[in-house]
Amino acid sequence: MSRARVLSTAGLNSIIAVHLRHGQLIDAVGLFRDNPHHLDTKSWNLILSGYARSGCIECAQKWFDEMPHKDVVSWNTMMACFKRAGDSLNAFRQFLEIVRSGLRPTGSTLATVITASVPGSAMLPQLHAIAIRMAFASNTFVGTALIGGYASLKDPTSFRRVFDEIRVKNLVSWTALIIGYMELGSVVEARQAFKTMPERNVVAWTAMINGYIDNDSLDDAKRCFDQMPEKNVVAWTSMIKGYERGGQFAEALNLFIEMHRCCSIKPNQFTYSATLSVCARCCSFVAGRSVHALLLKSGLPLDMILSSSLVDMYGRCGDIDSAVQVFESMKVHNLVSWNSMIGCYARHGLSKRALEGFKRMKEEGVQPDHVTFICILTACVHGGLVEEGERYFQSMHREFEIEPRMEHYGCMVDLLGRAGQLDEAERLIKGMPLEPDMVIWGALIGGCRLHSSLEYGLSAVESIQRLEKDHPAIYSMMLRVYGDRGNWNKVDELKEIMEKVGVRRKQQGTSWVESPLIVQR
DNA sequence: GTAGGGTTAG
Repeated sequence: MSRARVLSTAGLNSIIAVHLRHGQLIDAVGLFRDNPHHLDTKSWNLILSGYARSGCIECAQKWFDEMPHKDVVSWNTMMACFKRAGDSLNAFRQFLEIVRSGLRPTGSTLATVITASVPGSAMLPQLHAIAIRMAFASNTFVGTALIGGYASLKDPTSFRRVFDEIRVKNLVSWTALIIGYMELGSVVEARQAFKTMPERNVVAWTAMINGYIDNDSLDDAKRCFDQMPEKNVVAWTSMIKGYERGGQFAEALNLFIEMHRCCSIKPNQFTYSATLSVCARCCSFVAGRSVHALLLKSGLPLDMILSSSLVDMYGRCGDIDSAVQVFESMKVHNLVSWNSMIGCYARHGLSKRALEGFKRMKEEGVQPDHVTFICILTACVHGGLVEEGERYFQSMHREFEIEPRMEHYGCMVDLLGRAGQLDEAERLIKGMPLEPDMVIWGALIGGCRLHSSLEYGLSAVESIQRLEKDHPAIYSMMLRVYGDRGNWNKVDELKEIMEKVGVRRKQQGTSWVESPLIVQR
C-alpha cells in the first residue's frame, strides 16, 4: 500500500531508516528496490549500514561495490563494518582508499580507523598526527577513540592529554577516561575522574564496577553496584561475572535470584550464559538445572552461546546425557560448542567418544583450535591412549597449523609419564621451544612417583628449584619418591630442609562439601 | 560513528 505511493526521496529515506531501526532489513531493501527513481546516496548508505549492522560483510561489500556514487559516509560505513568483524587490516585499507581517492576524511573516519587498529598498535601516534593535522584532535569522537588507543598502549600521560584537549567532553569521553585508568590499574585516578564528571549514567557506573572487578576489588565493585541510582541488565550481569571471577559462586547465584525477584529487570541472554557459567564453575547441578528451567520459561531463543553454556554446565555437573541432549538439539555447532562437548567426554574419561566427536567436528567443517587439542589430549591421558595422543599432538602443527602451547606439552608429559615412558617425557621437555613451567615438571614428577623413578624425578626437582624455590609440591612429591625407594636418609634430609624453610607438607585444599554452594533463601 | 554485559582448557 504505502509502498506503491510515490514518495519524495527524503520521505523514502526516513521510512527506510524506520525499518532499519526495527531490524527490518528485508523491508528496507524492498522499499529501496520499489522506488528506483527516488534514491540518492543517502538511501544507498542507509541500506549499506543495515547490511553492516547485520554483520554480513559479504552483503555489505557487494552493496558497496554496486553503489553508483560513494561519498565519505559510504566509505566510513564500510570501514566500520570491517572493524566490527575484527578485520582491522581491511578497515585500515579502507581508510587508505579514502585518503587516496581524495575524499576528505571526517571525524568519524578517524575515530573508526583509530578504534579499528589493533590494541597496542604502533600505528596510533601516526593516526593521532593525522588527526592533529586535519584539526580533529579536539573532536569529541576522535578524542574519545584516542583515549582508548593510548590506554591500549599503556600510556596514561597521552590519554590524559588527549582527554584534556577534547573541546566538548561528553559522558562517553569521561567514561573512556575511566576505563583507560582502570585498565592500567590506576583505580585512584579512575575514581577521581568518576567523581569529577559532571553527570553519570548507567554506563559510567558499570565502567566503575567492571574496573573494580578487573582490579580485584570486588568489595568496591559491590559498593558501587549498591549505590547505583538505577541498575540495568548490564550492571547486574557485570556484577554476577565479578563474583564468578572472584570465585564467590554462591554470591553470584544469589545475585541472579535477587535479580529475578526484582521484576522490573529481566535477565537476558548475557545474564543467563554468565549464570550458567557460574553453575558450571561450582559444579552445582541443582542450580544449573533451575537456571536452565528459568531460561526455557523466559522464552529467550537459545542461541549458540547459550546452548554451549548449557552443554558445558551439564558436562561439568556430571550429567552427560543432558549435555548430549542439548548439543544434539542444536541446529549448527561452532568451535566452542564442539569444545564444550568434547571437553565433557574427556573429563569423564569417555576417550573414545571424545575422539569420535573430534572426527565429527571435522566432518562438519569446524576447524579445531588449541582448546580442542587440550580436550583431545586430556581424553588420551584419561584413556591411557599413548599412541593416539602422540599422533594428535603431531597433527596439531602438521595438519592444523596450531603451535602446541605449554598446556599441550603438559598433557603429553602427563600421558607419557603415566605410561612409564619417562625418558620420552624428558626428551619432549628438553626439546620444547618454550621454557617448561611448574606444571610440566609437576607432570613429570607425577609420572616418576607413579613408577618410582628417582633419576628423572631428581632432574625435574632441580629444574623446579631453578624456577621457583620451595614449591610445596616438589617436596611432597620427592618425599614420596624417596620413600618408595626406601631412601630414608634422603627423606630425613628433605624433611629437615622443609622444616627450615617452613614449607607446609601439603598445600591447603578446599572441600566442595563444606563450601556454601547451596543457594540460600 | 565514540563508552558498559555472554560460551570452551588449565
